[in-house]
Amino acid sequence: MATKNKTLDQEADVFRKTRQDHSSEIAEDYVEAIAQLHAEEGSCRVTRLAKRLGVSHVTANRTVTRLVARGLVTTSPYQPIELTELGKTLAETARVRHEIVFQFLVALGVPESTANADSEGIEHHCSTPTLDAMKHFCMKRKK
Amino acid sequence: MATKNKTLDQEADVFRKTRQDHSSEIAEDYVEAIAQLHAEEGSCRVTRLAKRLGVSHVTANRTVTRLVARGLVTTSPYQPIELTELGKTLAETARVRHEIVFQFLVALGVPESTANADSEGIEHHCSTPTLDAMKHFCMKRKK
DNA sequence: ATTGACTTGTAGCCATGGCTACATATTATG
DNA sequence: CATAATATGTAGCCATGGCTACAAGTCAAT
Repeated sequence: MATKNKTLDQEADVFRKTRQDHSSEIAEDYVEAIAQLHAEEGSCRVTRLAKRLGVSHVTANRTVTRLVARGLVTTSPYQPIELTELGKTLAETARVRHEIVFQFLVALGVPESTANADSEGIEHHCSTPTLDAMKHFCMKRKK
Repeated sequence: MATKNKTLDQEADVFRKTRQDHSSEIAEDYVEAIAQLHAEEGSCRVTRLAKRLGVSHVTANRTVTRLVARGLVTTSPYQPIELTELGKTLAETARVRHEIVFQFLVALGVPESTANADSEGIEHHCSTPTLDAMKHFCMKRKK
């Protein structure tokens, strides 16, 4: 039995953490997608971003507004979306993490399409030790 | 570059799937916790459940009401929460999956406490092929 | 049987992340 | 340059998952 009865349910912390992670998932997905579109197409318009993320342009627009409030992107009316330095850093972190998880799943033997889908969900819940273990595993494989 | 520009952003499906996963996460966490409390303490009261999950009893109560609507649990006023057969099945599935992910992370070399925290977030995003790959990896290690 | 402690339930608030419908701005084209 | 097509923005709706504050039920102990 994994869960001992500890009168103080420290178990709860795990769930709190997972809920917190979730708040930042969307921000990460957005900045990562914005960075990708910049790389792929030179700029990032709201409608394009919405299409990439599979949401309506309204949802994308509102979420981007929140990202502005968090200091991750800048916008001006009818203009493309730009990442701040902070946003770029976060996007890069997210990209690297995504890539680690993806490559790890592939190395584990998961088919690429599945690895692609699963890594999107998994990446946001991997702590540094877990990412390190994944990297380490991939290293060994490549040798 | 992982993401080719496919005019039709099939990439979007990945995000849609992740969002869908998230809707069922909470249901799974709840039934899993309810089953655990039954196993550990013989019954499951709302307040106890709330404590375990780290939410207010109000949130727990409302969520449980939604689980009733989904046919996963039954309740009557001021009585303990009972799982339906469907709920028990889901709880067992979730438990097994959680255990696979946890054991896998440990086998990978992740410290137990970290593995415990990460597996809670990761478990909901693992497809069957990924879980199979994890099981396979653990098997090899044990031999 | 009454009081007091604990549990459960209800009212109503907030933020987030979806959406449609409609309005306005920009851009491209005949 | 006028109009049509596209992009962006705004209004306002919904469900979910948090919360506090308060009301009502349950149960045990004096």
